[in-house]
Amino acid sequence: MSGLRARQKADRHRRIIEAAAELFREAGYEGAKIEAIAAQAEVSVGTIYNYYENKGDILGAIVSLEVNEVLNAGQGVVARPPANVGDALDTLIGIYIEHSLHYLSKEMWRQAMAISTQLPDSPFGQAYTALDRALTEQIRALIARLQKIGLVRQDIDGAALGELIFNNMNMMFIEFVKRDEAKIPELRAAIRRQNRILVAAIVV
Amino acid sequence: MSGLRARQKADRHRRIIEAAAELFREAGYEGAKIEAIAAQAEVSVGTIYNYYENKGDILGAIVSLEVNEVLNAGQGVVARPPANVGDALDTLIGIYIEHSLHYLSKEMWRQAMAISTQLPDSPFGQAYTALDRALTEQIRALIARLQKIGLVRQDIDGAALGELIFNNMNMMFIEFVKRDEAKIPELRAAIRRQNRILVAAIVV
DNA sequence: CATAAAAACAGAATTGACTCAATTTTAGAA
DNA sequence: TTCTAAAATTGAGTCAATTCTGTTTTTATG
Repeated sequence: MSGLRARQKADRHRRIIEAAAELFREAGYEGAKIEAIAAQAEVSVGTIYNYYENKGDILGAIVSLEVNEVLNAGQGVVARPPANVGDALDTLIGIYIEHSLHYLSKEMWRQAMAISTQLPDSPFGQAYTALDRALTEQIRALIARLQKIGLVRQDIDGAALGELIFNNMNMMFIEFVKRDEAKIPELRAAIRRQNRILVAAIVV
Repeated sequence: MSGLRARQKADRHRRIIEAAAELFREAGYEGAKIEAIAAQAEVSVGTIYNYYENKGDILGAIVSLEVNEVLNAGQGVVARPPANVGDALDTLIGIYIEHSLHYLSKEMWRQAMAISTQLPDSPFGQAYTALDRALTEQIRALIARLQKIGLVRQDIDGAALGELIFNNMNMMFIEFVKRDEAKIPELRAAIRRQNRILVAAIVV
């Protein structure tokens, strides 16, 4: 019977994540010391490293929660997209962007992105890449849906288009989190302006 | 007479950069300890920090050399672009990509990119953003040139298009350096495929 | 229920980036 | 040449992430 041990394990995982999330929010990523997280979670430093490979992985677990929520919210748009290509893209991208700062501060995003490129083979690095792929996939699914409805030309290379849109959005988001004074509406407007070129190329 | 002091300063800068470049190449960024760089450059640890704010800035100086060289090489293409929109873009992007691993290993790129998002306000963070902007600007200049020649439609939003192309390329490059087994020809082919959609939308 | 192997834990020790107070070097005025 | 203030250098010390090693807890078996 794998009762107690598994339960304690899950419990410790949860306590560590909750403690870290709180301290990251309060003190920032760098400001949240591992010792403090350990104390708050009522485990030892060694135990944290038994659960996570490094500090970045703890942040990674939090980021994954966030992105999965966003992916979930995006499903609705893919299922029933606005009847206009530009609006459909804008709505989906809007969901991504508007959710993005719900749990994670810009500083946390910066750290998460940095770690994912710095250590692409760490657990979090791989998870982050998978999340990016899932987002790209969702955009591609939206395009396929629009093609089926007949709003987008059939001869468009959906895969390449999805990547193009995601890559541009993602890069814009990276620049957005790098500047504390950057605002969401401006980010969305800039992306809309860029996508306008694409939309013109793909509408029936 | 600002002789001796200025000369020694320049000399120490050079020695630090050379030592760091060598050790980064040999041992990787993390593997190159500041003490080792200091020893190799025949200065003390403190002196290094008198010249650079942090370890990342040393890498940053090396990256800047590289990117400026690339920008220079790109000038030629902008001045005399191939007489075909797709080829023109491919040639410019080809220059960027083919040069990219000349001085810098993928691991060094990963570190540089990570630092630039992690510390966007550090000297290197700002320099990196400026370099990105310069590359975007060069792509935009190419488009303007192609518009002038009459290969690209006049009513295209050149600024937005330049950003779109750069952002996509840059994101693809980030994914490229994250995977050690990724190869340059495949990277170029993937970007060409993505750009094909755009090219179709903008040629006269 | 006793017990040995396996898993998880604790926290002291290590490591390496970065700081800082003391010392040395330089520029240029007298 | 001598002297002094400013600039630069030095390296031992600090701090925090990560590692390591013994100890404790859990599981499963007889």
